[in-house]
Order: sequence, then C-alpha cells, then structure tokens
Amino acid sequence: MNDEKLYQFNEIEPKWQKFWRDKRLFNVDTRNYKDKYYCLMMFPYPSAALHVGHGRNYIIGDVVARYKMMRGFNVLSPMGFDAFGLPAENAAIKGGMHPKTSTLNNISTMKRQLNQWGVEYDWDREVISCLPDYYKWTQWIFLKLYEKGLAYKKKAFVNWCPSCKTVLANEQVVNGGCERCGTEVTQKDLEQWFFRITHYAERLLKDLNKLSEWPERVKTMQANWIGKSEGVEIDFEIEGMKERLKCFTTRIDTIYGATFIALAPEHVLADKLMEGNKDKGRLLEIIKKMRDESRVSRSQEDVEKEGIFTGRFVINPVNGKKIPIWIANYILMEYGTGAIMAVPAHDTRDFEFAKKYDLPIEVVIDNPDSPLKAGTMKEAYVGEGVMVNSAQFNGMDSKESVVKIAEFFEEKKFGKRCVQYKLRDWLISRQRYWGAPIPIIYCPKCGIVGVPEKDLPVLLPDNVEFRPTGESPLKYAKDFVNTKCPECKGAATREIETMDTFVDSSWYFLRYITPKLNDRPFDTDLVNKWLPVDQYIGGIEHAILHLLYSRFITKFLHDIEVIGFDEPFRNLFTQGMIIKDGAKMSKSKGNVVSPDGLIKDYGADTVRLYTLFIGPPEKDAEWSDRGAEGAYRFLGRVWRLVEKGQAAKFMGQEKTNISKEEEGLRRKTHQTIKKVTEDLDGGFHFNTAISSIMELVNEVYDVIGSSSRGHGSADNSPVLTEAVESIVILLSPFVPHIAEEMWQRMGKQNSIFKCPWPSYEKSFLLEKVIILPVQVNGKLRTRIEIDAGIKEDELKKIVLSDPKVLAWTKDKNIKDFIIVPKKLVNIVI
RNA sequence: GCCGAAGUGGUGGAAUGGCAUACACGAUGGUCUCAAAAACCAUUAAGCGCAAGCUUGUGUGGGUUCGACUCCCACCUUCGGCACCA
Repeated sequence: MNDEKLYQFNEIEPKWQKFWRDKRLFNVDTRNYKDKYYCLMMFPYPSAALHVGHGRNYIIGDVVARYKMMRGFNVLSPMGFDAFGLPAENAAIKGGMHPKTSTLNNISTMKRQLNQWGVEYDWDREVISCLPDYYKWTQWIFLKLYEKGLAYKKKAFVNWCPSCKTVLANEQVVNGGCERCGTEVTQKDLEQWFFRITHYAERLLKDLNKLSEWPERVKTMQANWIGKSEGVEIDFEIEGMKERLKCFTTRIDTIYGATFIALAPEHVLADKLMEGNKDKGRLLEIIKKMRDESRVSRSQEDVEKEGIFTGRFVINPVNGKKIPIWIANYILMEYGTGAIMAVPAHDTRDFEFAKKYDLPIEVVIDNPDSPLKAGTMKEAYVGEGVMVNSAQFNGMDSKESVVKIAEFFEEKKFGKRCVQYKLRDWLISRQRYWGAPIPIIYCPKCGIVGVPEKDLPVLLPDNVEFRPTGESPLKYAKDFVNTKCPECKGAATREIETMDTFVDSSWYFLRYITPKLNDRPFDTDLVNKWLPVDQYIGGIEHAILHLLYSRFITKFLHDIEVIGFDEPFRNLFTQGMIIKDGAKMSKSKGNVVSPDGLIKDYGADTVRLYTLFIGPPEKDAEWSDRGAEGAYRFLGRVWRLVEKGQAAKFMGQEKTNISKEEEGLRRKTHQTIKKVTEDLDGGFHFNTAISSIMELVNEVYDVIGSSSRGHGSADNSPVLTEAVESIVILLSPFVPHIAEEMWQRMGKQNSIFKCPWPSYEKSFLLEKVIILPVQVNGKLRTRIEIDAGIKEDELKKIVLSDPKVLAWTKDKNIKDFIIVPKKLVNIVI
C-alpha cells in the first residue's frame, strides 16, 4: 500500500460519522410512528473482535436503513448485545477478568468497530441483556410463563455437555455434539426447568404460512424441526393382562400386515410384560443393557437392531390375530407412545428387524408395477399401491384406505386419529453462572414459589467462585441462596440455576421501543405500532434456535394480551458467510480478516463496497483482498469525476438541445436509477445494483473523454450534472462517507440522507434507434440498426434484403419469420 | 435414507424463455515516468483461420420450443439441514 491515497478517506470518514451523530440522524422518537420502518439486525454476542464476516450483517442492515430513510421512512435501527453466555465465564475461570468486566469491555470494542464501519444506530436505545434493568424483564417473562403453567420443572433424561458442564436444549445439540464446543453430548437424569413450547407446536407450524417474506429454507427447516405427523393411535388389548397398549402409526393402511409389536426399552410396560416369564431375570438384564446403550449411542447412525420377545401377545382388533410383543432398541420412548405396530413388508426398519429375528412378513399393499412376494422380497415396499390381504379393504387404493381404515377404527372404537410432533419442550435451566437467575424460591412449607414481581430483579451476585462442578456456582453464594418465602415469610432457598441465553434474546426486539421503562418490560401501545419488525437481518445459523424461540415467546405474549401481534418478524433476510481460503473464518484456522487494517489502508467505504459487491448477500462468498482493492479503485474513479470536474462545473446552464451523446448518457442515468431502485426494493441485490452504477460511471468517462477530444461538448451540461449527482446519490447507502463528502462539495446544504431518492423518467429510457440481433434458425448471424418504431412488414423487408442475411437465406425456403418486438428476429428456413 | 439449495471463463459473479459470460478481480501488451506506484488505453471462453468469418460451449444424457443457462424428465457432483420420528 503506497502512502498516496486516492482520496482522504481517513479525514472524511470520522468527520461524517461525527456529523451524523451530532445531527442525530439515526435517533428516533418512537412516539412518532407515522411511516415507521423497523430495521433490525440480530444483536451480537460481545466477543473480543469482529471480522469482515460479521461486518456483512451490519453493513447490509445499514444500507437498508439508509435507503429506507431516503425513501422517506421514519427508520428505527437499534443495536444491543446478547451479553450473557459461556465464553465470558470460561475466560473468567481461566483466571481472567470477571465476566461482567470482560463483557462490558468487549462491548465497547465492538461499538468502536461498528462506528468505524460507518454503521449507525440509535444508540440511545441500546439493550444489554446482562444488565439488571433488562434481565428483570426476562425474569418477568419466566414468571408469566410459570403462572400459565408453561414453565415447569421435571425430572428427565436431558442432554449434557461434559465440557461446558451444563445441560442443553434439543435445539442446541448438533450432530450429537454441543452446539458451542462440539463435545459429544451425553444424557443425564436431572430435574430441570422447561418451557412448554410443544403447546404451541401447531401454531408455530401453521403460522409459517403467514411468513411470506421469509426464506423458504428457513421455513422448511422449522417445519421439519416441528415434525408434524398425522396418524392413528391404536388401542391394543394385551392377552391375559388388563393393561392396554397404545401404538401410534401413520400407516394405518398396513394394519393387516402387522406381524409384531415393538416397544422402547424404557416403556412403562416393559418390565410388567415379563411377569410370569421363566426367563424374566435374563430378559430384564438385556432390557437394562439396551436402555444404557441406546441412550448413549442413539444419536449415532447404523446401530445394529436388537430385540427380545417378551412372551406376550396383543390382539389385532381388525382380525383377532395374536401379535407377539417385542422390546427393540430402535424404538424411541420420546416419540409417539414409545410403541409401534411393526409391518415388515412395508417398513424398512421393521423389515430389517424381522429378517434378523425371522419374524413373518405379510404383504398387504401390492406394488402396481411389479407384484410383491413376501418370500422373495429384498427390501420393504414403502410406496402406495393396491390393498391385498386386508379383508373388506382389498382392491382399494392404499392412499384412500388410510382415511377409510381410520374412520373404521373410530367407529369400532379400536383407536382414534391423532397428531404427533417431533418438537420437544425447551429445556431452559443451565448449571452455569453468567446468566439470568431463574426467579423461583423453594419453601419447605409452601413448595415452589415464584418471586413476586415487586421483588424483581433477582440480582445475579457478583462475588461468586466459578467452579465448573456440574452444579450452578450460585450454590456456594450463601447470601444469594438463603432467602425468605414470599408467602409464609419463613426461611427458604433460591433456585440456583440460570436461564439459557436464548431466553434473553427471545424478546429483546420488544425492549428497543421503550428501552428505559422500569415499571414494565415495554409499552404495549407503542410496541403494537412499531412491530412486527419490518426487516430482520441475521445469520442462517439461527434458522431454528433463536427464530423459533422468538416466535414462541411472541405468541405467548400475544396470548396473555400484552402485545397485539403473534409473529415478531415480517421480513427475514439471512446473509451468507464470508469464507477465507475455503473455510469459515476462525481464530483456530488463522484465516480471520480483520477490518481494522483494511479500514486504515483503504477506508470503511471500500470495505463496505467490496463486502456488498462480493456476490449475492444470501450466499457464502470467498473474501479476496485484491477484490477490495478493486472497490477502492472504483471509489477513486468516482472521486476524481467529482473533483476533476470541479463539482460546480457540472452545475451547468439549461441547454435547449442536447447532443446524441448526451441523450445516450441521460438514458443510461435513468436506466441506472431504475435498476438500482428495483434491486433494492425487490430484494437485496446489492451486487448488481453496484455493478450498474459502475457501468454508469464508465459511460460518464466515455462521454467526457470523447467531448474533450472535440467530438461534442458535454461539459457544463445538465445531463452530465444529472448523471454525476445520480451516481453520488445512488451510491450513498453503500458508501455513505464519500457520498456525503462529494454531496457537500457539489454545493448541497443538507445531509445526503435527507435528500429524496431519485426517480426516473420513463420516456428517457426508450431508445430511438436500436440494434436488432438477427437469428437464422436460432443462431445469431448479424445485427441490424433500425428505427425503434419501425413497422413489422418494413422490418421484414430490411432484414431479408441485408447481404449477410441473404448469404444464409438464398436458395432456402423461408418457413417462418419471428419478431420479438425490440428484442430480436428469428428467420426459420 | 429424506428435505432443501447450488453447479456458467483462470477467479468472484451477471443474465429466469430472446445477443451467454454484464460488472469486477487476475493476466498479457502498451502510454506516461530516470524508475516505480497510481492513472489511462488495448486484449482476455475454447478451437480453426492471414482475414472476413466459422465451429463448439452454461455438470451429464434426453425432451419441449422458431429459440433453453433459464421450462420438463432422468442422472452425476458439491454444500446445508434432518435422520431408527413409526
């Protein structure tokens, strides 16, 4: 990098950053909600330093906010910090600072970085989730859920990360490992707090349809995660026992082919079924082994199917046949009823199991394309077909029989239709220090008591030793633990566990509207005016976690009537990652690109422009420092255009007639305004918007270049003025500092962001003479210059008399002559 | 295995039925300079040709169409999500 700069970005950028802040350009009075536009970026965890990959999120958001501002919206763009969490605590354990200190330090570093990017927010609304004025209301939400029976405590096998020494929600287990550190997750039998998100499963699924402006893949991922299945719960009679056995199936059409029943090893009836069995002792031993093994390895693939016969049978209600009951390791207790009817002929897993243990296979749905024979089947036939061996349903289409047999079951009271979801309740307690305390008190007399609202917040004590013991460190903070029961005033103890940080982040977008309120979490009326969020921007990694939790909490707050909407984010944009050397940027890989050096060498506007130009923002993109230099060169080119032209020189006089060249430039200017506007309104097509501005800049240079060679006089031309002004305005959301500087140098008074976005004139877009491609049999052969308004028969005459066309068409029979108006012609011979 | 996204020059990408490779990066040659940097100009998909030009070309194979990167069918590869969910 040479010392000579293409322009003085190091002076320009801080100057305008200060100017925008002094003018309070991004500060909003939320009481004024006319033409409101709520633009929100996912608030970050305060880590030590940001890299250019993080920058993409904030830069995109800043472009949207500035653009909407210029379109006349009252834009709210706030920022905050998701400040509770493990990394700060882990650092403290290693002997560093208190998590609170390091977190607040990191926040100020991040704010400095955001500032130097020229990314502006309404900082008066800053929300920091680890501060008591915020987590007081996180606790309040917990208590509301508790009041409604939607927060509850239960003993259960839960996911445990041995490295983080805490439990994890199902959503936080990725490929059997901890979402944060990757350590293989084990199971622990613990009493834990859950939020009853399953209560909202149907609405969370159904309302995805309302989210027309969300990326399809995010909605698909959520729908798969919720995992709805409709089927029938069959109520089986167990031979010789008064207990009944319930099995859930989505394939009731295969009921006549059920040849065994399989139970999860954890099933409540598993032990009881063995009673009276000679082999009881040995069998119970095997079941116990299955339970232990399956819990550890169930997340791993290709576990060999194992099972044992219990000696008992159920009666198939449709035909009275006895069906043996097995216990099998491939049945999950958590899903359905923990028991299935197994149909080996039509289910891959049951087929595998039946083959291993030599259980009968009975075909009840025939493949219309190639008839099935139970004895020779190599794999289960899972498709649709014609019903066979199914009594009165024979000959029926299997799809139709799903409905018919379900109706038959309900009529005969053999079972009932029901719906199952894969979604499980959200485990929210954590055995770690740096989180919001769960506002619960245990009283020996009154039991579990919620902390009264007037006693909130339950403050997280500062002086705590962070021993990673697997139990919350708060256990050793005696002053914290020992308290009085709010009901009987007797001695009592506090809940020592803290909340999952995803609880903190599931409602922060509501707090920004009235961030300073201390008697309520937010002002209902104003929140109802400003939300749902008009544009939410963040990473795809939150497709399920944060976005599902936020939707759940929003629906809950809607149901208790403290907000009037039940979906938080109207538009969602998920940006792609920035990759370096083929991998995600990370310290351990040593491929982190820091913005600091780049900003020092080229300025923030260059980093912004390149980040936006690198490719479609929803896709991953490979970072190249060379590419960033190209963006810098472009800004230099624009700068010289304004400076060399002495800016004011472009403020030309009205001219009555303009040259052909100027007319072309004017057309290009208006086409560019159209293109950029459509690219920003129709999606986030920053890369193509920028390239079209580059084209306009190139054209201006062409026009200036040719006029200086004496071919015309574009200097002092209003057309040129318009072109240059348009370039500056169209660029301003992307590169705000240089645009603001050029704007002022062009003699403008107000901030460029107070200036209305330009509009284009339709009549200027049209060309009088066009160059029309001519194809022969679909192959391009020549181009002909014609008048735009030419009539079809005249065009045909011109085309067919063209010598190049004649070379291809002579001696040939012309079958067809296709004219696509103003686009092309195709001659078929 | 299931669901989803994608596959275009040396590279990032553009074009969603009508001129494939816009815009940029890189490369090569040139102008300016004592020199360098910057800037500017030219060339840059492949093959054939002195040239005009011709042929081929958007993962593979088919199809629809006057015309296909774009639509349909089958397949291959890569990435992401889910995964013994009954």
